[in-house]
Amino acid sequence: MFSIGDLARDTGCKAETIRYYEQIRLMPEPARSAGNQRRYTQRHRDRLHFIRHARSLGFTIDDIRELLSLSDDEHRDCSAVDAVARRHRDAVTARIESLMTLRQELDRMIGECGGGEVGQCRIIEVLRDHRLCESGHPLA
Amino acid sequence: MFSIGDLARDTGCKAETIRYYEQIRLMPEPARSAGNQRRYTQRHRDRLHFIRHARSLGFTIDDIRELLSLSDDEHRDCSAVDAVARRHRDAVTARIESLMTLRQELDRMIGECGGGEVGQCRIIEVLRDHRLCESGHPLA
DNA sequence: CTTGAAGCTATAGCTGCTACAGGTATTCAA
DNA sequence: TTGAATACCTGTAGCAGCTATAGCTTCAAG
Repeated sequence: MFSIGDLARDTGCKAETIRYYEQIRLMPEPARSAGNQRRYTQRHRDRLHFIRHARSLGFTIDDIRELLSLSDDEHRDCSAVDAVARRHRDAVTARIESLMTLRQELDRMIGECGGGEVGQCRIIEVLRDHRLCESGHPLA
Repeated sequence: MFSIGDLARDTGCKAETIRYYEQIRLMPEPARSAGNQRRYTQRHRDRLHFIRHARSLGFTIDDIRELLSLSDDEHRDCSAVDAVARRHRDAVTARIESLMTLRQELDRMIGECGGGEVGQCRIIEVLRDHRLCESGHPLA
């Protein structure tokens, strides 16, 4: 049996986070000690590892719920799992692309700033007037 | 004089957002009509444009507060402005890099999934056991 | 048996909005 | 001028995914 602190040390997350996962029913309620403290099994530990690993890869809590429930049935076809992973990868790719556009524009602004007074600062000027942007990033 | 709806149309953000900016004192309180509706000046409009543009480049609200206050003084040296922009760009760069690591790992998992049963699914397997990750991404 | 760390519940806060609900103002056409 | 449609008002709660208190109880080591 493990305490909440054991699990926390083990997975690198905080005890509060584990309680939070229980509250949102991502982790099942564990047994309790005589004094009402949580007592976890190896199965809990494994599940928390799975969760934390998926979170570290950026999966949302809802994705993780789905992955956990899919992983319960060993004989199910894994295409649904695949779909969740691909969907997430595509979202990550899209995010990377939009951040790269953004960085380009930041680079341009910074590069154009000659270092004089704010009155002539290219950064402030561009922020004041979106037409000075070349990258065509959306305002909304 | 502009209504809140005029500003919203003009900047592509919602009226609720503009009220929110007022509430957190990012936008100053405008005058009111006889019937208590907000009435904005051109200065308000410009400020909101600045804010929305900076937000669209990913600056945080706190960064924007700083940029706005720096931009008030036309004769100040613009190195502080530069510093805010560089700090943000570095954060964006770091985020891009971590997302790229993450995508690599997702690609690897997806690539290894042969499409059979969940019991043999590489995606589930990797999520269950972080040691199967090659990219060395952090769990925490 | 004491003491200090760890655990408990409940609640509020973080970012940057968005979405109600339930009421009032304005505007435009008839 | 009236009436309908639209816009606006305040206040509050919600989203994700935690984190951080406060004020208490329990556990484990010495």
